[in-house]
Amino acid sequence: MICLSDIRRFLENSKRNTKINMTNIKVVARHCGVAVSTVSRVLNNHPDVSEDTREKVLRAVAELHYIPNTSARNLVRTTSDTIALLVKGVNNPFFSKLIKIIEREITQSGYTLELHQMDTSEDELRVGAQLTNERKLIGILFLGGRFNYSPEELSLIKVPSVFCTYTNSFGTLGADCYSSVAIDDKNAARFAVDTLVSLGHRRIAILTDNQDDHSISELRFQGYQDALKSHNIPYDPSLVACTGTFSDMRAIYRATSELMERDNSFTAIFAIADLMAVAAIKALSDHGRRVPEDCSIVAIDGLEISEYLLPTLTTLVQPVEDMGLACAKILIELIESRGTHRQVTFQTLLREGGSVRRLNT
Amino acid sequence: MICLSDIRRFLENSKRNTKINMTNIKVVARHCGVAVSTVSRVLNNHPDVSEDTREKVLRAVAELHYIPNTSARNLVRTTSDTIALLVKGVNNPFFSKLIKIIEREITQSGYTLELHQMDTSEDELRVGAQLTNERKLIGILFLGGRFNYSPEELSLIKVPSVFCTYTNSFGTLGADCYSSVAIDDKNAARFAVDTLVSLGHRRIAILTDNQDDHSISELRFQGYQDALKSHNIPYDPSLVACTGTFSDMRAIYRATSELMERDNSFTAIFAIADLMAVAAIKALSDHGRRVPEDCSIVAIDGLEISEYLLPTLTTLVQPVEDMGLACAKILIELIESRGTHRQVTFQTLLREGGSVRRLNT
DNA sequence: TTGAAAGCGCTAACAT
DNA sequence: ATGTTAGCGCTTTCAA
Repeated sequence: MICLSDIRRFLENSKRNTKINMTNIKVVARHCGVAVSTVSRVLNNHPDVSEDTREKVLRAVAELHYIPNTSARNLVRTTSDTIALLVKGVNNPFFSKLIKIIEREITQSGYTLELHQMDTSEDELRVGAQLTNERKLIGILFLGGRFNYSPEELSLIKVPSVFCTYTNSFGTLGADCYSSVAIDDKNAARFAVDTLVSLGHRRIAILTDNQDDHSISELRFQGYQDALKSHNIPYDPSLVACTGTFSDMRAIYRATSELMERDNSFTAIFAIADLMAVAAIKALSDHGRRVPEDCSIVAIDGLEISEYLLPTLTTLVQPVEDMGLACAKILIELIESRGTHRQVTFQTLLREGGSVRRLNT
Repeated sequence: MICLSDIRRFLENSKRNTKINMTNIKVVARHCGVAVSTVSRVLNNHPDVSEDTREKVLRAVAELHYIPNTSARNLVRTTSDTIALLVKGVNNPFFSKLIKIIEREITQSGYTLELHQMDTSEDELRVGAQLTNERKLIGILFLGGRFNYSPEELSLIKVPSVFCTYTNSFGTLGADCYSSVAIDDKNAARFAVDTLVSLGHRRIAILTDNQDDHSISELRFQGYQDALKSHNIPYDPSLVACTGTFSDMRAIYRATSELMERDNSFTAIFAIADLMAVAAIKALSDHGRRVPEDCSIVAIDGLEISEYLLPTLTTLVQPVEDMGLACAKILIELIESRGTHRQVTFQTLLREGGSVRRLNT
């Protein structure tokens, strides 16, 4: 018997169907005279479908240009094989190689990696939590996050995770409740400055983003200060050039120029990042100081391009390959319950370039 | 009356609830004694909610750390205010500034921009179609795609779209059915070579990715050949160095070295991308040829870093700012039905650096 | 091997 | 101002 509500529903449906002209699983099913569940089975490679039906369905899928709706899929699924790589900051040149390595490792281990870029203004933990809900993630790799999580904040994340390229130096997490893979920023900075001191330099300037960002800059700045102290070199604030950025070459150039105008007595610069060194070398050159003849410069990063500059950059190389492998390995072990939380610190390796020389005495 | 199916459902629900411990909108609603629709209204800033209820709900949301499930949201919504920026290739340094500009423009116009990275192996049109389904997109900006779409392929995309930084030079799309924003690659290459010729160079090598990729390399290679022809300079295949890559500095270095070993008679190089020029300069230097004294070099791109190299790179600058603005503007006009399809071509601007000099005769 | 139907979490009618 | 309820498109029991 046809009743009023049937009619209403029919009208509503037809209205909807004209409004949103979407090929969904129902359309595909109807098109080849099978049930939606059968179509679903085919699309998900379930074994218990006859060859005939499978072919029929696949043909319909192709003909109708059917594309499954991932939202609907994720909604009904309780799990997935998806690991998210949550990248904060589009413009970090150090990340691109790391991403490639991580992607390779995760894929080879049989998982699916999803790359998600996020704005610097967003909070990675919130985004991570949301994405976990939404995409039924089984793990998260955070790339480039804050150094100061609290346990409550981290408790938002309900799946295994690893902090890549950063530590919890300014946070309050217990060592047994998070994993991280990074270099020892303070030590690396100390080593960079040591290298300059061992070449006879004592007036060593630092080119940094910020002195107290509770992040990478602050750690490397501390290393700079520590190194000076250990060599009984007085710390001189006038040799500190703050750029306020890691990527804006113009601002870095300007900061270096201001440094020279303020106090041109330095014989060496420690730049906390490769790209900073590039802008600094140009600024020095424009002010008539050649590198390395009139000023030595050491940086941290080890970008590929740094080997192709003139002069090549002397820099502390982050072992990207190893770091990427470690990130993937630790996360997968956590996911498969074969490992525990750990914080891995990698050593940087001095790559000697042409940007330093022994100071004539 | 309680019947058997009620009991079964209850058991099922409780089983599920213990298995998946998710705070969803229902939990929030129960927690503060309102209906789910009220919670939804609060979360979506609907006006018809009393201040009291709103506060109560927001408090519950905070207490329970409730995070809405975007999949469910997108599934039920019929529209959104979301534009996707679909980026192909993580490692294109030219993109990062463009992305920033586009993001700013789209946001300022009141839309939401979602950045999606995709692998080079994926097909951008397919991903775009899927994303449109899934996230109810109202527009797509394709960044770095193929140059050879066919009308059938493009018909997958049901929302307004703009091709950013590429054209349809090798495809079959009618001019009135797609929009693009790019430079004229062939012309730019021609201009680069013209510049070298006007400085007296006639043995001009080209450093390119590929001669016939039906993409950017091929267009720029054609421009190189056209320029030679117009100056009656015979084309010499031994002066073509193919790198097979835009980003692997090592491979570019090697290609340049091989070029020198094969035929060292060139007095200038046209590099189709800034980063290629960087590796080439290093290779030249390592083989005892200085730039610009022993070899001039011109590139295309105008990356920020190119202004900070020694020597600074002479390069044809792509007007990123204008291009970003144009991409956003065209798409928004299409979305708001205030515009039609158009293909915008920008002129590159010669930024004179220190990498070229007049050839002594 | 296949179909019918429940329901994932949410929004948007519609009802009150 | 708030509650009730019907699906969004899909997967997954369960039944046939």
